[in-house]
Formats: sequence, structure tokens, C-alpha cells
Amino acid sequence: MAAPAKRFIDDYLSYLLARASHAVYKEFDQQVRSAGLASLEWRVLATLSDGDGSTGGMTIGELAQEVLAKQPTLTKLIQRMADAGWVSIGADPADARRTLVRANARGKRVVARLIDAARAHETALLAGLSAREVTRLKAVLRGLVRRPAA
Amino acid sequence: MAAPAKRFIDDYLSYLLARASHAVYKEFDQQVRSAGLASLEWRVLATLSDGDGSTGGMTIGELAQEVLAKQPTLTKLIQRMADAGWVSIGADPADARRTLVRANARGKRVVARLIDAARAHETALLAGLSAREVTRLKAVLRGLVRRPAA
DNA sequence: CGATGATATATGAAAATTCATGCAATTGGA
DNA sequence: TCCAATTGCATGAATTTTCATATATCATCG
Repeated sequence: MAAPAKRFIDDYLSYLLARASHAVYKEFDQQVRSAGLASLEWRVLATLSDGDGSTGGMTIGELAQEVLAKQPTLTKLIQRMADAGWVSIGADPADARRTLVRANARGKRVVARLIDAARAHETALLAGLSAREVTRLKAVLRGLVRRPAA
Repeated sequence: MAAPAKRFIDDYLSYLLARASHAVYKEFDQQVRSAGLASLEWRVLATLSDGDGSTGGMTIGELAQEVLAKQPTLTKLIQRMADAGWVSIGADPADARRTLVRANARGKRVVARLIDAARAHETALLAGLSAREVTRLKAVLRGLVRRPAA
């Protein structure tokens, strides 16, 4: 890096993370929109795409946490996505308080293509870094997420 | 890290960046709200706090880019912040199309305290990493921001 | 068994954000 | 010098998000 940071935000980790996240996503956003989705919809379908998503679905609360949205925001979005045919909503037989969300066949198709594109985008993004640097970067990011609450 | 990633998003850089950014900010959000600001207001005042901010102010367009908000979003926010007494708005003598934004004395006071708190929070956040690792992490994040447009 | 506290989600109102667009000002080229 | 293209921002309407709260359900304890 050339000139040293001269403003507080230029060396503030929270800000650097926000900018990096924003810049990386911005590059991919065009493909998401071309597929007919908005940012949060892509995030929802990506989260549902495997793991728990392929078994019983995820609860509204779990999904809200994973996609970094507040619960009412997600509830309203899931209702719109169900209306649009991307996901389906069902009751949880184990707990009637809970709503379960699963990707529909249509949602699964669109997200499968986007995941392929996302992998290609990430490969291009990280071409300047060694495999070891990428592994370390991701480990550090995971460590920042998993901090115990103070 | 323990279990290997089993879902696409668990190893997807864009998602890891978003989660890390969200988690780190969430820890600090309480102090921002206690100071009477919302997230984007803190970001605006932090951006204005030095560098260009202490000289002639910043234009709406420059500031929108720095704080990662769309231009109409920022225009409306700056109007609310001016009404609340955090910033002042003025014309740019060099270009009448432009609006200049500066922090007010009140805005400068509140942000000075928050910057101190932010530095302390970051120190605690990064306690588990060596200085070299921190420097490298920030360099990589800056590199992700500065990619040439494809 | 019943009451209480906790959990999960849905909803309405309010606030914030986005989109599309219009207007004013600047720039550059013919 | 003039005009077209571009730039910068403000605004209204629509959409999304948040906040506060209500309702239903579950878990625990007396």
C-alpha cells in the first residue's frame, strides 16, 4: 500500500470490513439482479441451498440470524418470496410457534446457477493471493464472527 | 477451525466478509446508539472527522461513496443530520451543482468520543492476533476494495 | 395440573432506503 | 460562442426495513 492512512477510517477495521464486503458484493450484484433476485433474496436462497435446507428447512429465527436480517424484515421477505414462488412456508410439527422455510424447485434452480457464478467470481477475486493466504483470511474472518459476547 | 465447511456459504468469502462486518459492528452499535446516533450517522461523522472534513468539507457524492450509501439516501440523511445539529450544509463556491457537508462542533464532539471508543474496541477485538497479522489483514481488505473494474 | 415466564413469529405504523426523474450547472468540442 | 453531453443533487412515489407490540405456543416450577 502506498500512502499511509491519514484519516481514522482508513485504518479502522470495522470500516475496512464494511468497504471490502460492499465492494466484493457490488461486483456480483449484477448477476444476482439478472437472475431476478435482490441481495437479501440471494442470501436467503444461498443459505437454504444445502445443509439444513435440503432436509427439513430452516426456522424464521435461524434464517434471520444467518442472513443478517432482523426477524420482522425476514418474515416479510419470506412472505414475498413465497408469493413469487422461490420458497415454501410450512409449520414445524415439533413446535407450533415456528415457521419452516424451504427453497422451492424454482428457487433451487436459480440459486444453483448463482452459486456456480459466485464460485467463479471468488476465484477471480482471489487470484492475487496464495491458497494459504486465502485460508488464513477466511479463518480470521470466522474468528471475528465467533467472538464470545463480552 | 473445527468442523470443515459443509454449506456453500460457510466458505464463501463474500458471506464471511458480511458476517464479520456485521458481527464487529454489532458489538460497537450499543455505544453508537448511546451517543444518540444511528449506524449511518456514525459513519458520516467518522468520515467527516478529519482529512477533508477538517478543511473544506465533503461533497454529497464523495461522502455517499465513502459511507457506502446511495446518493438520495445520503442527501436525505444529511438533511436530517443538519436539522439535528450534527452537520452543516453549504454551497461549493467552485461548483454550484455541489453541496458541501461539514461536521458541526456538536458533531465533532460526539464523534471524537466515539472514535476513542472505537479504537479501544478494535484493540480488544484484535488482541488474539499479532501486529503483523493485523497489518496483513488490513492490507488484504484494502486490496479487495481497490480492485480495478472488470 | 395450573400458572408464569420465555420463545417464536406476524402485524401495523413509522422511518429509512431505493428508484426514477427533473432541474441546474459545468464541461468539452465543433 | 453555442450547444450537446455529462455531472451533481433534490424530490416524490414506491418499496423495504425497523420498532413496538400482540398472539400463540412451549417449558418449567410450585
